[in-house]
Amino acid sequence: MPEGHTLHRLARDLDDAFGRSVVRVGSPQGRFAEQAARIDGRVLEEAEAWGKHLFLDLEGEQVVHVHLGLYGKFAVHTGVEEVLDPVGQVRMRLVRADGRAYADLRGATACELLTPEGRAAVVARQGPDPIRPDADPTPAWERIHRSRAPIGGLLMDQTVLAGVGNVYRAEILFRHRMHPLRPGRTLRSGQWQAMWDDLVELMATGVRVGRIETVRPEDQAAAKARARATRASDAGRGRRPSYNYVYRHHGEPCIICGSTIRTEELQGRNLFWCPRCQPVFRSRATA
DNA sequence: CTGTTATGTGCAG
DNA sequence: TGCACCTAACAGA
Repeated sequence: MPEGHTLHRLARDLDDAFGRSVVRVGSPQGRFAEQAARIDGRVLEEAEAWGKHLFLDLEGEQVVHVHLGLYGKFAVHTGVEEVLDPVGQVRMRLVRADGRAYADLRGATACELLTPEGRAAVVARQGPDPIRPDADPTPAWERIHRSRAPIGGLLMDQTVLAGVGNVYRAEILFRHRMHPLRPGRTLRSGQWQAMWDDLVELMATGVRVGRIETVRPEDQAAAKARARATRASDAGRGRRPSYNYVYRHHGEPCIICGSTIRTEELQGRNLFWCPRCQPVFRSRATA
């Protein structure tokens, strides 16, 4: 589930398991074998996340850059008795020198060796990351404030804001009663500030609990009721109940107003919104 | 078994 | 805008 919270949690887990230790690096699948050989046996100094990017800083100015893409997985195994044989296509495997921890990377969009300069270049392309304590939302507001593009697109643009993916986008827009196609320049600064503050809190929760949770406490009962009803009437459709407001709930009733949740494609990604809770924006000039 | 879908990105045209 | 990337989970046959 790779939105920003996944990468920050991974960085933490990898840092706990391998940080400041000698790591053996391999590529059972072979695609990363040459690079792995160059860093095998070095000390992993630190693991760090920036938006959806993960960096493993090794001694000797070597950086492993990982981006999970849509379906990449990085499975971290700690406190193990033995290191099991790799299953499936393992692009990169890390094994702690004492054999008590290992981690397997599969299906990543990016797994490459960078210099510190290359790492800095990737970071320079990222907008502020709501999960990072040093994040400054001002440059994101500057971009949004001056843009005719829909807020739904801007929230997913990693050069505007780093770490937000399709789930957080859909949910944050619902929580702020905002239509996804509303032009960025029509937002008031207070609305943006409220959304940013909310993202900081929601994404921190995501890192803590390891999944995206966006439903307010007072709406939990309604969310569970909808999940039960949907499962009953929709048996066989295979949708597992999830406690989101709108993400992947198209065709189901909104738990706040009962309207049917809608979906539509924007730039190749699915938008989800409630037509009543998130009305189309009308500027004063046209109202 | 097959087909579909996915929390993402970058490049070709 | 469309597709390639390349993995896993799931529904249905």
